[in-house]
Amino acid sequence: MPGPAHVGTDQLMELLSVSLGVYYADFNAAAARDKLTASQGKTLSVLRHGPTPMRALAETLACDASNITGIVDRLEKRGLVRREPSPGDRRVKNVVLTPEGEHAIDTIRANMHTTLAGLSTLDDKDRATLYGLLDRVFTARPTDT
Amino acid sequence: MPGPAHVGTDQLMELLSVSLGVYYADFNAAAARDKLTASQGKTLSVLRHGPTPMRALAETLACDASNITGIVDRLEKRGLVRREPSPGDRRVKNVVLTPEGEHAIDTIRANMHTTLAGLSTLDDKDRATLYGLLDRVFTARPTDT
DNA sequence: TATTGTTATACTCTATAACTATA
DNA sequence: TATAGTTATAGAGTATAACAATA
Repeated sequence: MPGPAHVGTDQLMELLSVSLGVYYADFNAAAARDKLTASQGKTLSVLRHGPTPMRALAETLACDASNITGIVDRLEKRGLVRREPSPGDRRVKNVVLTPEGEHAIDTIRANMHTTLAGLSTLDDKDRATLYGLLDRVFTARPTDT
Repeated sequence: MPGPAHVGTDQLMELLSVSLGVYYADFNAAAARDKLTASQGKTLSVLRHGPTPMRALAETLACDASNITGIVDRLEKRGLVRREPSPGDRRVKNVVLTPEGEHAIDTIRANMHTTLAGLSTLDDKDRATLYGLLDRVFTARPTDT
């Protein structure tokens, strides 16, 4: 039942832009509570999936590989991540989340009050619908670059 | 019909994180084609709604007011925006999009190929549903900070 | 030769604090 | 006093180019 009668691509793009702005501000504020920048928080978020080489981090974060060195340096200095040599390829360093790092990203997500409050207005069916739609729009087709 | 049987808040938060990451990377790449940063592109996007005081720009972009000076400086130097005195309050400056600025943000949106391709997989009904859900989650309740 | 991670550089973004001109 | 915009500053993010180690 939700949604207006007709929605053009322009309107949807505009709402996506606003939604991203709200989500990003929420994430940024939650990260800032723990003195983390958005890029640092996003990096921890990616590492939640498991150990990741520097180069793969750069691709997922959509930035140049040279930037990852500094970001991981600062996270490592605070004990939130660790660099480990890759067994298979001695050029590669895998970045691993420490227990403190896991706790940090969990805290950030728990502090995203605006987004969590927004999601709490959805019932089970709506959540499943939104999940399915976002999946189709953004993750169904991997970036073919 | 879309969507899995049951979706928890954690899963939805994770997919939102990934989805908005894809959207942001797409926006950033499209802006970079015109030698614009993400913040500059976002500023043009906000100005699409009409003339906006510097202070209001800072609130919408969720950053400190002092940053807006530099961002608007660079956009103004390129002829994409203009500062205009506010008739009612001589302290206020309204930032206005020039025709070149309008063209720039339109070009950025037209170049967001990944997002546009994803949206093109939705039919009219799905678009309306996604619109309604995003609206409820992110814009129904104004930020009560 | 190609790839991974790093360094050096220049520019942009960002928050904080202090300032000015208005209100 | 309070608010809008600016400036100065320091730290962080960013792309580009060049480099050492490894493949």
